[in-house]
Amino acid sequence: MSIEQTNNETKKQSNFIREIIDEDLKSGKHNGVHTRFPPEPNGYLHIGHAKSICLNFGLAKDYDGLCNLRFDDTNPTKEEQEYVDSIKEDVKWLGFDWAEREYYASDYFDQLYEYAIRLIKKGKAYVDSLNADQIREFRGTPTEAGKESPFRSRSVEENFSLFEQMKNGTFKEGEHVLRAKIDMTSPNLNLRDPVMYRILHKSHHRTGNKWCIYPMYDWAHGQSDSIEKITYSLCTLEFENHRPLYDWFIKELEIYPPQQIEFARLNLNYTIMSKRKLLSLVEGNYVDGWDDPRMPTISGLRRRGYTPESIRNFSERVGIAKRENTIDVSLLEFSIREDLNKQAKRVMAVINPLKVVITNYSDEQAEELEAINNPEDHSMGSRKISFSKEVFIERDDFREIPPPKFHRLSPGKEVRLRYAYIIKCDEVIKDESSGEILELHCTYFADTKSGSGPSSKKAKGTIHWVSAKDHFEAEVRLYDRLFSVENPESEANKDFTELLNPDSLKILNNCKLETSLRNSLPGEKFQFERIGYFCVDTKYSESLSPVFNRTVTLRDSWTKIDQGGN
RNA sequence: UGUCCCGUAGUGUAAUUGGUUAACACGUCUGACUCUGGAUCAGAAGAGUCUAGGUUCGAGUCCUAGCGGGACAGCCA
Repeated sequence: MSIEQTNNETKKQSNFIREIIDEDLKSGKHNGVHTRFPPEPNGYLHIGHAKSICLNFGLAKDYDGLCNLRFDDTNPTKEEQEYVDSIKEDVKWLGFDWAEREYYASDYFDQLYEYAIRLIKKGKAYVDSLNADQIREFRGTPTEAGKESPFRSRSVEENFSLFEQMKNGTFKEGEHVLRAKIDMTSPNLNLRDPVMYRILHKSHHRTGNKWCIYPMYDWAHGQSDSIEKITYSLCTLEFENHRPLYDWFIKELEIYPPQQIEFARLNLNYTIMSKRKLLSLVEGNYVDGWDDPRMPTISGLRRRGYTPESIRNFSERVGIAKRENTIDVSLLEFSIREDLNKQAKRVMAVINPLKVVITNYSDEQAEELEAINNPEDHSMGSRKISFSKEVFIERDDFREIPPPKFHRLSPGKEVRLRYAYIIKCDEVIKDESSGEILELHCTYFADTKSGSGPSSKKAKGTIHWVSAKDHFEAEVRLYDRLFSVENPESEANKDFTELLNPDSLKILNNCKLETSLRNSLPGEKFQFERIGYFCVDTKYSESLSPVFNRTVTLRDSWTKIDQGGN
């Protein structure tokens, strides 16, 4: 079976991890699936983590198993409670639940210490007193074998006592490390006596000052998996070379053996995924925090207007495999349009207004017109919008000299105002000195009212509008890709901040919105007809004064014609 | 001149585990419908699976060699 369908979510594709699980279940190697999502709390989660979250929690769900949330907090110099909190919020928001299984590698520091002593007693670990530079020198290179440290042959007793003193704070940072005694000539550098513990006189966000020795990733990770009885420890490709070490520790300790399986991380074009670089965008104020709507972080996407379901569907669509990949942003955009198309209420908003005066419509007259809230879902009903002598239309919807195939307004031409009448452009009023178009004078055809049955006229195009008498003004923020090059991470010789797209944010003020939008709530999502999907910003909006973020444009075949045509 | 991993339409992922004309999604391009140049619907183009050998009645799947890409020399994860 390669394809399964689960209600609203996209189809589940078979992948090599599911095959392994299926075999293991069939052979009786396991009778259940237990995974974990193990972030280091040193930054905010991004869309790449979302792939891993969906994989780990998704597999657990599909196989009726469990998935733990575990913080890999073994390096107090980089980790903070703020990050722990944001990670929990993001995983929850994505729709996953770890129940009471919220664990921390730091919960296992005592156990890990005890395991280390076991290895020391077995003669499989030793305290090395070489400094960092010397250790690097002795390690050799990928093509040259390493050399054994002169401290490698210390007695079990000496190692034991030194390690205890390391733990007790007798030594300064860097004076000693605990190393596994494996093989300094191994072609796999990870097996050349890897460091297990280093001395760090730093306070830890959870264990405070209890410890001054901290386990390295390789020493903490597999053992934590084992303690939690994880069946499949899924990680990204760069840990492939660590697997022999992962297995070595487990074997020497004779403890429960989880299986590490590596898959390719997610890359998205026109953005970056490196936590370090993302951090520097935040710290350099290139963006407005981790949740800037242009950021590929989960919090950024959330603020941008993405829904959890759209990200889950996206994660499913990108698939799981072992080859390096770069996903096109258009797939992400497709996923959010697909979801919002079904859910978002349609409204009219003019973000770049041009006034239209309907000269044959009387000053006193005003009408309430019926507008459908969502043609995809009639249960969402309809609303009234008001029409008057003066309206605003989008500046782009008028061209004094219309290009071929332009179905909108131009001098002498007709167009339909959505839900209202067909109008004809009679006159273009310009500023005499600058030549700027100030307003349009049009006439309307009274018998062309929408919904009033067949009329004498048919317009090629329909444009949106907002009543000049009855609207309110708001700020609208348009977002575009953060970087102007497809693969910012590959341009290694350039400072990646030079590759930022200068037009990634455009703030428009005095946009004209239909009044129903005035009391919309932070996070609410809409389709501004013909423009795109927008949501109310959660940071800058105030009561009765919402700020709108453009999540994504609508698919637009006209700009393609327009750009390609000339 | 090391070890490990990976090479399937533009992008990504499949292919009943060696079995018919290599599928799906995004993207692209037509056309229909439409009061959103949206959505929807119908359709099309686009790879012969990195290369060369080999095994086999049969190879994207197995073997060998080559080529290309990636990971590894933190007391980061």
